[in-house]
Amino acid sequence: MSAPKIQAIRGVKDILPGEMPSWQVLESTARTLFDTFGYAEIKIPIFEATELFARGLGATTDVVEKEMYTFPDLDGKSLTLRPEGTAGAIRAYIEHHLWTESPLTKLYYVGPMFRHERPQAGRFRQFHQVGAEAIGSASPLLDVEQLVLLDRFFRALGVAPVTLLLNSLGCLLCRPAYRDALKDFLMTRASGLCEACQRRIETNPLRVLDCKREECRALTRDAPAITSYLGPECVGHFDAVRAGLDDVGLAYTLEPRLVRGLDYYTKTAFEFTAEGLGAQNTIAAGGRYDGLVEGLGGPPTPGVGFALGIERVIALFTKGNPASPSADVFIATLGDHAKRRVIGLVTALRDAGIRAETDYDQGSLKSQMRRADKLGVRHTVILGDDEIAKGTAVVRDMATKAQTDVALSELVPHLRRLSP
RNA sequence: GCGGGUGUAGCUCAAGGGUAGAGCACUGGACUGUGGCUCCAGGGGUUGGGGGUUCGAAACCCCUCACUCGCCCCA
Repeated sequence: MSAPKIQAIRGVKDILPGEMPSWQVLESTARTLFDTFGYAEIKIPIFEATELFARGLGATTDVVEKEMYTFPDLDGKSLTLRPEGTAGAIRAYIEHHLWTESPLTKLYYVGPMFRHERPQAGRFRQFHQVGAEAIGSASPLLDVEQLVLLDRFFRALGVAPVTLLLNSLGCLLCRPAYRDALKDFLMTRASGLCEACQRRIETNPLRVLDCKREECRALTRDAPAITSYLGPECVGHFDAVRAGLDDVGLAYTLEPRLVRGLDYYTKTAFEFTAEGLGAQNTIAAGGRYDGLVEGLGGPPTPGVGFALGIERVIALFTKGNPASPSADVFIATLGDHAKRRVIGLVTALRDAGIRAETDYDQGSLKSQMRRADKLGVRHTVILGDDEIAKGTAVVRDMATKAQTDVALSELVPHLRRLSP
């Protein structure tokens, strides 16, 4: 009988009105705080040329290899729904020569990202991030500033406790030496590693350290640490970041195994994790990407950024914001004459800035009163044909049940006085 | 891509081969034009879909779809 049901595609959620208070609190907190820290909002496209992500994130990353929503445009050009925000932000930075306006550009963005992963708790195919990028300075103070910004953001929302994991991935100069050393080490243990890790020895040895399997973790426990292969510049940067964190009193945990999944990271890499989210416990992550701007065709420009997962953060803070009353005044009508007057009346009230509601289908007075009660209005206007004949309406105070007759011509100013 | 779990009313869940139920929500009545509390009544289901076993299936078997949790990976 009924037409086939169409439902939202897998891993994609509707965010219903009942959930919006949490989202609005999060987003307005972010906007206020990011603005305070000197970051300006940018809106960037939800889809881009596929090549941007392939070049920006690294062609062999999991995200690029198997998680992107990629499709041909009508002219055959390959497009991709953005799996993250940094690449697009950098593309915009380059395209609009933002470095000419100021040596340092600090941006933030809010919006949906898309990855074709198997959904589970805290992981969706369309999810939302707030991201920030500071482009144009290699100063470790910016790394520190972003960590402080995240810390303050989580505090403002009452999300606690969170743990900050910190590592340095070195730069393009010191990483090859470490890579070789790690590779040599892994070769000696290869037979004990899981299949995926054996493959990673060649493709991306750093990622072996990040493997969650106990066997792999045990075998790599005494693997060489990246931090002992850092060149003087990277060591200096890492030390400065840590000193800065100490100066502002922000606690962190060194995690030599922390490896990000995207190839553009250099030097500082970090993650904020929280308890109680199931397997997906990372709520924000980021790091420095000193080679990315140049890699995407811009001038050599250092940068640092992060993204935080809105859905995951929202899952952590009490969404007990009671729904506010959705109207100030309800107009109940009885009879055809009254019904004909109601659209004019609600319009006059709304023009006066009063949130007015009515029963469009004119049920029984009882059902209209019930709805007025449910809406939480302070006053209900009862407009029946009897009142119309007298040129008045009844105004009922829902709390005291007191009712007064008010001339129709006086109704709007009367209610305006009652509900400021 | 690979595993486990779950699909019954709008929602949360019962019924474990023998007439599909409750609570909440919704609608109406008690109170001919007056909300919350109480009581009464009512509407609403091809038990996710398809096939099989059986006199008889929501239940047992197979397939499929969806959701969900986990692996991989990530925010």
